Amino acid sequence: MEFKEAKNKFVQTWGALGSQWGINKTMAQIHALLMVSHEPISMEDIMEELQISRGNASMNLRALMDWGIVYKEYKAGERKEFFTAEKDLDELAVKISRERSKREIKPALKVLKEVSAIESDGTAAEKHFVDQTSKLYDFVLKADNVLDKITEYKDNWLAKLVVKIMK
Amino acid sequence: MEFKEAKNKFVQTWGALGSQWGINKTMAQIHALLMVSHEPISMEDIMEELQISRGNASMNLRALMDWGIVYKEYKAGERKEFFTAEKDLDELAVKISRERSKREIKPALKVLKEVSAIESDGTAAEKHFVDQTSKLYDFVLKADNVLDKITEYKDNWLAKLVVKIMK
DNA sequence: ACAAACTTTCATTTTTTTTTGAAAGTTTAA
DNA sequence: TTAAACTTTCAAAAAAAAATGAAAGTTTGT
Repeated sequence: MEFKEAKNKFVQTWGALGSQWGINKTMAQIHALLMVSHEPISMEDIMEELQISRGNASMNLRALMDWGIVYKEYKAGERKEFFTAEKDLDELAVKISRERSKREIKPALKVLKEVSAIESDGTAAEKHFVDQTSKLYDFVLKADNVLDKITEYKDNWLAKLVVKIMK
Repeated sequence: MEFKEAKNKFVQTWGALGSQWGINKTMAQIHALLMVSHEPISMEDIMEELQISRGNASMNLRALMDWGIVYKEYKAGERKEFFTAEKDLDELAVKISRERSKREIKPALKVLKEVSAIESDGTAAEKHFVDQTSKLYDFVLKADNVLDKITEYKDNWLAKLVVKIMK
């Protein structure tokens, strides 16, 4: 396999993986492309390489920047904007975790708290509902916190995590 | 808030969360419904409660059973099939992790290994590509393993995890 | 073997999501 | 201030994903 083929395969795979995780294909592909590029790329080049429209490129680049995992760069003397991806993988994981937690987990937790707080009459159905949603709340809260801790201490996270939780 | 309203809110929220994680809305909703139900539910009742067609119900129930998080049950004397969800949350997490790892992470790892193995000529571009995809391979492999370990020891996973990894 | 009581399948339709591209907007340099 | 060189926006189109429902398939009891 040669370079171009490998790069293409990587971009395609990363794109497919993205869609399975609720991220749109183009967004994941642009990110993939930027990750393996050793120098900043212009919108023009992204469009060219991925065969996508200007609008598509613009919107997905904005989304990636909102996630904090792609940056704009300006080259001296050039009018055009260039883009780079966060390449430190720990940093990338931290940012993605934080963002997904904020956007998805936190709101879900709020709802779980609400619905588990209903006044149950005594029926088995209602008792089970309250019980199950309460457990779910605790579980999701704990999982979210663990993720937070893991990503908080990127380096050596395991050891520090243990200290923090065990004490 | 009363029971019916709370249940509905939970089912809707779980469904929305599902779509953000690459699981289709109905599948997540059926799962939600079964999770908070204290007794097995028939396909008929699922269709009724979620206002979906027979085909849709059937296909999504099959998918949930393929994931191993919903079970068929037979009630004595009844011809109809009933369904229950895995309600133990640790067990649920284990099954979802395993399945996603098998279906998505493992194939991605295979590709990462492949593309990071190209013979780099000396150019910066190719060197960077090999370097970055190798790092990515290591990172994803490690993350996948940690998840595996966490879910392997549902109870007390943290302590055992430390022992296993630290030694 | 038959038929009633169910479930599954899959071509078609519907809905949702993504992409396009042209117009509007912005920035810079002269 | 103007115009060239860009980027963003967003209504419309296209593509992808999900849902429908009727026909085909299966199972069970008699």
